[in-house]
Amino acid sequence: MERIPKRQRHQQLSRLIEENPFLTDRELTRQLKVSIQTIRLDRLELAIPELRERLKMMAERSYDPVRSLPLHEVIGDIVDLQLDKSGISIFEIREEHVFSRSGIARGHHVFAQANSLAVAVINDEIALTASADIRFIRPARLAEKCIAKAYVRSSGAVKGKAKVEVFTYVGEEMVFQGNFVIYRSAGDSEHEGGGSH
Amino acid sequence: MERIPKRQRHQQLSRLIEENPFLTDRELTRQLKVSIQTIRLDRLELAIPELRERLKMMAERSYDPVRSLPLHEVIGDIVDLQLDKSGISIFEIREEHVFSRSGIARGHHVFAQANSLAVAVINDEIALTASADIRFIRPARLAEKCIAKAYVRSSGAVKGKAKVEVFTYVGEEMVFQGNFVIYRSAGDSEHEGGGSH
DNA sequence: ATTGGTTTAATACCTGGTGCCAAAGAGAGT
DNA sequence: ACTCTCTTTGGCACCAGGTATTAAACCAAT
Repeated sequence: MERIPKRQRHQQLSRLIEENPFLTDRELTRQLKVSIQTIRLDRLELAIPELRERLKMMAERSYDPVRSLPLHEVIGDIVDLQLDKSGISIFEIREEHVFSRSGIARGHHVFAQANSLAVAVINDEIALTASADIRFIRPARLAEKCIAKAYVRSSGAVKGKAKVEVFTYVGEEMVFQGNFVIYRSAGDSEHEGGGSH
Repeated sequence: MERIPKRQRHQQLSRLIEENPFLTDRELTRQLKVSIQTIRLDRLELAIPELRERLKMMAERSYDPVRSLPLHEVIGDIVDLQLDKSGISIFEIREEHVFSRSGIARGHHVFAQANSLAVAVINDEIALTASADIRFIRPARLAEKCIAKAYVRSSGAVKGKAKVEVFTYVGEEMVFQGNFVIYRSAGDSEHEGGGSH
C-alpha cells in the first residue's frame, strides 16, 4: 500500500466533485478505482457532504429568498448589498473571460460586473441602465479577483433616476471606474415603508 | 366528499410547492390535511416531480450558467468589417439576456456587442477598451435584433489610442450609442501580415 | 343496491446514502 | 519472524423520500 496515493486521491476527489458536484459515490469509484467505502471515508475526512446534501445546498443558494433579485443572471457574486446605499460584488476572471492571446479580460465582462451591481443596488421593481461613463484603468488578468464597490450617490426616488458610482479593484489596485445613471420605475421604492403587497 | 376541495387542493398544492420547493410530501400532508397518498396522487396528476428531482433541477439550473455563460468571445455576429474604418454586427436578444420580469435586455449585453465590435474593428494585435461614454437610448427587448455600427473616428495608429463610435439600432430606432477609446499595441498592426501563427 | 370518483391503507421496492463492526492488506519497528 | 498501526474493503442494518401497485373504505348520485 502506498502512502502517497491517499493524499493524491483526496486531491483528485476534491477536484472531481468541485468540477462536477452531481457525481454519486458509485460513479466516483469508477474514476478513482477504489471501493465505495473508501470514497465514503474520504468524503468523511474531507467533510464533503453526500450528493443529495450538495444538490440541496446548490438549490438553496440559487433560491435564497433574501436575495429576491434575479441573482443568477447577475455577473459576479454579490456579497454585500445595502439597498439604495452601497453594494459589493466579487468576480473572478476565468479562461472564458479573457483574450486567449494576452490573458487580459475583455472589457465587457468587467463592465458587466459593475453594471449588474449598479442595477442590483437600486431598490426598485425595475431598474435599467440609462447611461454610463466608464474607464478601464488597468487591464484585469486571468485568475484575478475583481472586487466591485458601488455607491449610490443620489437615489432620486422621486425623479426616476439614480446615480451610482462603481469602483473595481484587484487587491489594492483600481482597475475600473464607472459612473452609472440608472432609470428606476419611480414610485414604489422607499416611497414609504409599505405600499406594495 | 366534496368535489370542489380537490381542485382547490390542487391549486393550493401547486402554490405551496411553487413558493417553497423544499417541502416533502410529509410536510405537505400537515398543511393540506390529507393523507400522504393523496398528496402523491395529486403530484402525479399535476406532474410535479418529487422533492429530490426538484432540488436536482434547481441545482442544475443554477449550475450550468457557468458553462453556458453567454458572455464568451465576441458578442454578436460581425457581418461586415473594414479594419480601422468601420464594422457591423448583429445580435439577437434572447431569453438569457433579459430581465425575466420585464423582458428588457440587461445593459451589459448591449454594451458587450458594441464593445466587441469596437475592439474588433481596430486592426491590431492587442486592442483593449480604455474608456467609454455610453448611452442607452431606449430599452432593447426580447427577440429584437440589435444592429451595431462602428466607425473609427481617429485611428491614431502611432499614438496608441483610437476613437471608435458605435450606434446600435433596432430597425430604425437607435437603442444605444457609445464613444469608445481603444488602446492599441501601437505599431505591430498590419505591420506585415504574418508574425503569429 | 350498484356504480364511480376519491381517498386512504398496506406492502414491496428503489436510490444514495450513514453508522458500525470485522476482516484483510501493507508496511515499519523490534 | 512477530507485532503494531494505518488503510482499505466488505457486509449488514437502517434511514429518508420517494415510486408502483393492489386493495379497501368512503361518499354520493343514479
